[in-house]
Amino acid sequence: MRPHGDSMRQAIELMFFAYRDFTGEADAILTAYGFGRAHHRALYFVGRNPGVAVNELLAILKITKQSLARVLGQLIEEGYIHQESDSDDRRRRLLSLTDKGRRLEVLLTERQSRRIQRAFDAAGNGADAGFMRVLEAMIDDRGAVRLSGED
Amino acid sequence: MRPHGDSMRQAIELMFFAYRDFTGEADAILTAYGFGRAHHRALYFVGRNPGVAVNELLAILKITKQSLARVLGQLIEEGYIHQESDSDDRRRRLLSLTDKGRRLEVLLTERQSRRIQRAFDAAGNGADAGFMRVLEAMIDDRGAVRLSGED
DNA sequence: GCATATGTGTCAATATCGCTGACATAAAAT
DNA sequence: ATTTTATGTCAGCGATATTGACACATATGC
Repeated sequence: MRPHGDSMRQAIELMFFAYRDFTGEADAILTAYGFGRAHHRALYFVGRNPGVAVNELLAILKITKQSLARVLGQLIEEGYIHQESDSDDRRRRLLSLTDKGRRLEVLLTERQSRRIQRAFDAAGNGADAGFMRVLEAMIDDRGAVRLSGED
Repeated sequence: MRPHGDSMRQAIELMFFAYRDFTGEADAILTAYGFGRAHHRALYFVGRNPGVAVNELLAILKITKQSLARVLGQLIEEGYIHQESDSDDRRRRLLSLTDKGRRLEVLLTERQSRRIQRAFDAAGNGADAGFMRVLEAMIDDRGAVRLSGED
């Protein structure tokens, strides 16, 4: 009889299974393109923050530049991401999606959006707001990463 | 002006950041033990389903037996998981946690439980129920995997 | 101008975790 | 007796991450 710990374990398991299925559809598409989840993340955050510098992307993703360099290099070479020098600071490489990159990004994001929307609909009134608030509260140092869409 | 797609993108990002931080603490502990996230999952589900067979664990985790064999072998050899033959079907190896395994499992689960509990508290009334319902609805073929705690 | 700091790229080695394919063994089911 | 099932194991591969070291261009501070 540990209803408290039990509901925590339920939540832990839901996080595991939900995240796996949340990423599963996109993962399958990516495989067909010869990409992995890391490419998706780069694609997503470049799309979300056009003109983002490599440094900023590193801060968002919290991976090493060597790890990012691999996927970014592939995405640039295959024409999904475009880079240009910052005119103010020519060391900085500003990243943005090409049309090709945008199309793939939309394809992937659509699947995930639809899954979330379906879950919101199925979960009933107000569940979406609770979902967002709990996830928000679960994140470390909120406010550390500022995305273009927020403020 | 795409409030709809924007809130979906917000949700996508929350899933990414929240899951990363949700697993982060446990990952750090595991590193100190020379283990990874895969060991955690095995440890967790064996703890949750004492006497589970390898086959059943594979069905829950949805990985190949070769992948599971690696982590399971380490956990058994280092005394975190105990195995014994099923007396009814002696091909089956029933898995359970040793005391040592239980201690590590509790250590890891405690961190995650606390993080979730904190998030529930911070998110306010009813948010926890909405959170659970949305995650539940996000999972593929609910009911496919029966855990001991459910019914 | 010179020294230092910053942004980026790259080479090399390593670890984790997933995969496929192939094969072996034991025991249960028919 | 044959087939199916549960498990284990060997070998190799690919994606993603890591640390450490170094190179280069450019910006900034003195």
